[in-house]
Amino acid sequence: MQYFVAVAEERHFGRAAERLGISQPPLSRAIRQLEVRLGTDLFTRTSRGVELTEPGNVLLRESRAALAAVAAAERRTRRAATDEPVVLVVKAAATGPLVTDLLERHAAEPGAAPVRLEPCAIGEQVRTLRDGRADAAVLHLPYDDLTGLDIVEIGQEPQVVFIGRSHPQSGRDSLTLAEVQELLHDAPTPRWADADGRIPDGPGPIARDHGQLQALVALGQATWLAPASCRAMMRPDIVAIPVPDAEPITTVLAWPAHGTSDAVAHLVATATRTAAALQG
Amino acid sequence: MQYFVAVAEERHFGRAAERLGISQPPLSRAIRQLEVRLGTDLFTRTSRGVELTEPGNVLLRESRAALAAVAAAERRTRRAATDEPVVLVVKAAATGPLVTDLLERHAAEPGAAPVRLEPCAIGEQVRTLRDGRADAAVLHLPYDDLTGLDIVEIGQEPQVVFIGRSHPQSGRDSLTLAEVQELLHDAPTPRWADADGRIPDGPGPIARDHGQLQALVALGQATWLAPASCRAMMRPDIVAIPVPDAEPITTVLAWPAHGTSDAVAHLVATATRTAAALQG
DNA sequence: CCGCCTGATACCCGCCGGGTATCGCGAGAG
DNA sequence: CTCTCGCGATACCCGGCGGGTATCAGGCGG
Repeated sequence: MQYFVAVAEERHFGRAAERLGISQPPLSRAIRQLEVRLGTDLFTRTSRGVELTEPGNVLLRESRAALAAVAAAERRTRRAATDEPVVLVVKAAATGPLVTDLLERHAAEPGAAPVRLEPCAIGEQVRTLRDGRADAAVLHLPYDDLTGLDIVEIGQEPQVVFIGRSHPQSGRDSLTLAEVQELLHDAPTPRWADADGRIPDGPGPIARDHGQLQALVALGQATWLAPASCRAMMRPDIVAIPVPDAEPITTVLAWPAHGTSDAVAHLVATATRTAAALQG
Repeated sequence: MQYFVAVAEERHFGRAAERLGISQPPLSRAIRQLEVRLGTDLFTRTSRGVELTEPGNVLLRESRAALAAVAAAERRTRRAATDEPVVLVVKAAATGPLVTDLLERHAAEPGAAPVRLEPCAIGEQVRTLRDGRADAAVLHLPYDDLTGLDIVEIGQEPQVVFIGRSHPQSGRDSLTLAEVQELLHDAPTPRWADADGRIPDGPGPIARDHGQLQALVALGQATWLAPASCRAMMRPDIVAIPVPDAEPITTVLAWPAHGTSDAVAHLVATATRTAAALQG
C-alpha cells in the first residue's frame, strides 16, 4: 500500500522505488500483484511514466487514510507504553486564555496525566491527530475539518479585523462584514502554504509565517479577519476592530473519535467542566 | 495486526490461532515480534489465558480503526473497478418520501451513476460506510454517530409518537413531550439488538424486528417516538400522534469524509439541490 | 503430586519479497 | 526511417520471514 501511494504520487516507478529505498523491478511486481488481487488496473502505463486510473484514484484516497490509521496505531501504542504525557496540539498563533485556563484546571485535577503542549503549523493540527502524533487538539470552527473527530466546545469569541494603525479606517470602533469585504478587495487576506506545502491560488500576498503576515497587515497590504484573542500577539502598530456581524469563532477540544485513552478522557472531562463553568 | 486483534478479542492464543486458520506457535511469535517492535508488552500472560495491558488496549482500538480503513480501501477500489452502482444504505424502516424523491431526481440527471439501494439493520449503517461496504447512507440525526463522515442535510421532519388504537390517549391530536414521558413510563420504548448483536440493558420489551415492534405498540406494551414518515409503514391499528415540542429529526445523506468518487459527489450534489428545492 | 491446559521454544521448510541483468517498446532527434 | 534513450516489464536468483510440527515450562485443580 505504501508502495502504491509512492508510485501514485511520483507517477514514475523509478522515482518511487528510489523514494522507497528499493529497486524498480520488485516495485513493478508488487504493484502488478496488487492489481491482480484487486482485479483492476490501477495505472495506465505509458512510455513516459504512469497515470492513475479511476479505481487508482479511489485506492489512493483510501490508502492514505488507511496508512494514517496504521501509523496512528503504532504511535499511540508506543506513547501509551512509555506513559508519556498527553500531547495536545495548538495553533501557535492562537493560544488564548481559553487554553491556559483549561490547562490550569486540568493540572489542578487529582491524578491528571501531564499534558505536553505542541505547537504546530497552521492547518497541520488535524493531520497530527489522524496519524497519531497527537492525542488531542485545540481547533477553531469553522476553519478545521472535523471529520473523524469528536469535539467538545470550550469557548466562543467574536471576530475582529486586523489592519494597520495608519489605515484610514483604523479609528473605527466597529466594522460591518460588508465593510470588511471592501477592505479585503484592496488588501486581501494573505495566502498560506497548506498542509501539503502548496500555496492556494487566488488574490492576496503570500505569507510564510506569522511575522510576515503582521508585516503585510501593518503595511496596509493585507487585511486579516480572526478571533479576537489573536489580538494578544499582534504588533502594536496593528489595530483590531470588532466585526460584530461576523460569525463568532468556536474553539473546540478535538480528539480521534474511535475511543480514547483514560488520560485523554480525563482532559476532555475537564474541558467539558471548564466550558460549563465559563458559560455559567 | 489482524493477529493482534484476534488474540485481544479471544484472550487466548489457541482460540485466536484457530480463528485465524494458523497454528498457535507462529501466532505467539508474531505477537512477540510486534511487542518487540513497539517496545512494550501488549498482553500479560497468565497460565489461563492472556489479558490486555494498557498499551494493548490502545492498540486494540487503533487497530480496529486501521483494519477497517484497509478493508474499506480494498472494497472501494474493487467496486470502482467494476463500475458497479453507488451503494446507498438506508434503514429498512425509514424509507420516506425524502429518499424516493432524491433517487428520482438523481436518476433524471444526465450521466448519473446508477444507485443500488441496500437496506440494512438498524444501527449498522455507519459501520457499512466505514468499512467500505457502502458509499453513502441515509442517516437520521441525532441518532447516528457521524464521526468520520461528511453529511448534507436533506430534510427535517417532526416526531410523532406511536401508540395502539385502543390506547386511552389515542384520540388526542397532539401530545407534549412531558406527556410522552408519562406514556413511556408505563410502556417503554422497545430495546433492539445493537450493531454487535447485544441488547442494551434497561426497561422495555425486546423486539427483534419491526413487526414485533408494531405488535408491542398495538398491544399497548410499548410506545415509540419516531419521525413522522414512519407512519407510512405502520399497521392500521396503530395511531400516530404529533409531538410538536419533540426535537425534529434531521435526515442526512452521509458519506466517508476523506474524499469520494465522482459518482458519490454527483449524488451528493443532487441531494444538495434537492434539499434546496424542498426548502425553497 | 500428578495431569492438563496454557503459552513459549526449537527446529525445519517453502515461498515471497528483495536483488541484478536484460528485454520490449514507444517517443523524439537527426 | 532509424537510432537512441528512457520507461516499465520480465527472467532469474537468493535470503529471510512466516508457516508448520514437536516439545518444553509453568501454574492451577483434582
